[in-house]
Amino acid sequence: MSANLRDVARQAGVSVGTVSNVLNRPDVVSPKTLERVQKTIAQLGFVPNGFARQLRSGYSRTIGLVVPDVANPFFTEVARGVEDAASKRDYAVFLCNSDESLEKENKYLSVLIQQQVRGVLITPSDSKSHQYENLRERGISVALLDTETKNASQCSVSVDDVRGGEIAIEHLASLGHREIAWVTGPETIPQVADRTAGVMRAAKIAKVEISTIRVALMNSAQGTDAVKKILALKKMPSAIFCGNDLLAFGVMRGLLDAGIKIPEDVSLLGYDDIAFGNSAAVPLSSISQPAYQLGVTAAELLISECEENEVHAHQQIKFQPQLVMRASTATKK
Amino acid sequence: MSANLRDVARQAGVSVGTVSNVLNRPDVVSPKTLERVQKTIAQLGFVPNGFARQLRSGYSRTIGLVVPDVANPFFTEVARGVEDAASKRDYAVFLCNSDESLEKENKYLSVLIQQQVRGVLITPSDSKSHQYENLRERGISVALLDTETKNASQCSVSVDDVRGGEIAIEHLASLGHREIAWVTGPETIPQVADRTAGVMRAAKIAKVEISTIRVALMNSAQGTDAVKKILALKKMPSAIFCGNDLLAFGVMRGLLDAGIKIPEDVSLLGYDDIAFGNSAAVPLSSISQPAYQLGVTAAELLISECEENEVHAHQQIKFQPQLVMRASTATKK
DNA sequence: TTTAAGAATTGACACGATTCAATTGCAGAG
DNA sequence: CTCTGCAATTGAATCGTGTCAATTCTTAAA
Repeated sequence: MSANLRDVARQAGVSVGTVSNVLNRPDVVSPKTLERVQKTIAQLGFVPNGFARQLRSGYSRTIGLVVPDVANPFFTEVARGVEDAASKRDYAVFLCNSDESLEKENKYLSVLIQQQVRGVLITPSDSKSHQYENLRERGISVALLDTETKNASQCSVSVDDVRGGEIAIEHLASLGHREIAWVTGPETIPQVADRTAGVMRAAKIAKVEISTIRVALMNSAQGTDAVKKILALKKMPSAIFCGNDLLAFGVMRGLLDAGIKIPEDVSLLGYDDIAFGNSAAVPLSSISQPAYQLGVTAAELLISECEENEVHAHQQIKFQPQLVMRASTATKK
Repeated sequence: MSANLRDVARQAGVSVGTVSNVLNRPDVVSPKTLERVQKTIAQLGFVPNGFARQLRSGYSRTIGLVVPDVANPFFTEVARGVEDAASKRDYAVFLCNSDESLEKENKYLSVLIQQQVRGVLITPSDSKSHQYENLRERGISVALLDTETKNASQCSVSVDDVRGGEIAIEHLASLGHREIAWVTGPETIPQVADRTAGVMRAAKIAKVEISTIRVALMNSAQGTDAVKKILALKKMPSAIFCGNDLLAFGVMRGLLDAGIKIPEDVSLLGYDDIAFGNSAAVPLSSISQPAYQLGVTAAELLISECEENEVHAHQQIKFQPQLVMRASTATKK
């Protein structure tokens, strides 16, 4: 098998402590010894055993990233940001998909504990108080991703989803729409709950009537299904706002298939502003979130928390969403 | 700090050996003791330290996944497959984006070695002989992902890109197209080279003339740029085949902006069949690859290689691409 | 030549789980 | 009551590295 520290020490005629010093604190070793040991290391092709090293030091250079689903382009972008930022600081990233299941989330957290990650970046799958005490007790830093926390004892990086909901309704209202369908997922998802709050608040002010269409999963297929429910409403809305772009794509498809024109017959607004919005059948207006930036910021925050553990001041960073107007929203006829 | 094996043993009133047995060979422990120890484990929230375990056993339960870019929906799907399959066998996955740079690829491989991964799944960023001897020497299994190998000493899971290129041209030729533009990235990318080979072979048989338009990066923006080059050709092709769907989306946008109708004026065919093809301005015909399945298969193969190292028979699995016809390709007028 | 201070080196112990030879406990046979 | 055999449990040794108090070596000053 491969050589270990002891082998190198024996071969070079020094003690294991000296070899260890050669590796970790070369300045305390005499030049002559240093050279001899380094030569021996090269000769034996010695590579320090990472397990032993990490066991001893207690720290790894890894973080865990737990998102509902990387296949969602929004989270793909976030993941890219996390990965780039982590890599820049020589951290490796474990990727975990929770599929919005608490059970899976917990399973992954336990795996991450086993792997002794230094920190965890997580988009929680439900709105309960996200204490993650079991992680903290083990000295694993936790930062919330795309989720706000009221709790000042942890970092979070989020986008103002309430504001996002408001912007959307303000935009549609300013185009003259007074009946709007709000197509979205379960309120247990924090982002959904916030966007709904924003929608309702802005609707009240703008005197807009909201019909909520609830779907179980926020993907394209369920968007197409939702169209049936929209068409079954007693009064057809003149605008539709979707909880994310995937849903909006599905809705768009359903509407076009039903012969309904966008934006002439109905305006359609998405959320996330994923890259394909541009290329859609009708270029999709959307609420844009700085996904990549979110990932980068979160990773940097988490790693800085890991490395300066005692003197770390928790931060709650909140980005602002932005309206991106394309062709799918227009003035009400 | 967090509890260790000794703490559990003390609390449960048994020896460390017994606790270890509870975890690893529950069958040799008496039911009564088993239950008591498990209760204690739950109570203390004990999670075994992966480093210590790995130091002793010599193996980790982690693999590395190196892809050009997860933000490419094809690789996102692959990554999901890898992650699901790995998780099912209790492996954790390191995510690495090489951005098609050899330098980054090597940097990540070195990080993965440091992390002592058990195996690596990689989509190489150039077509050189992919030996990865430095990994093998360290006992790290390597399997190629979305790349074929002639080398029988490693596993690979790929899609028949030559055939994919053929299918594309055969399809377009059968629709009556005789002048086709082939818009693609650098030939140093193995997949590109293979698809080009298939394109050329099929073109020769079908007596089709191919104009190759080369772009540096296979993304949407460069697709739009490529349209200028297409329009500058001495003879306008009646069909355009793109190296991937992202490129095709860009080309579609460029064509539509130029007032060119799809598929009336020109047929457009993509590659990868990403989920958004459906929702595009003109639903995009494409060559479909079983991305998720590719990821699942590769992960299973790699893990089985890791675990039965001596008796492992290397396999080269090749999936077949498939034509998915939507609205963007039609008979030549 | 002696001495003191600083530099260099040593080696036992710790990290936490696994392993396995040795020990204990227990039931049934004689 | 003793003995045998099996099941259950024990705990010391081990994996390879980092740490640090203790020791040895070196050098320059007296």
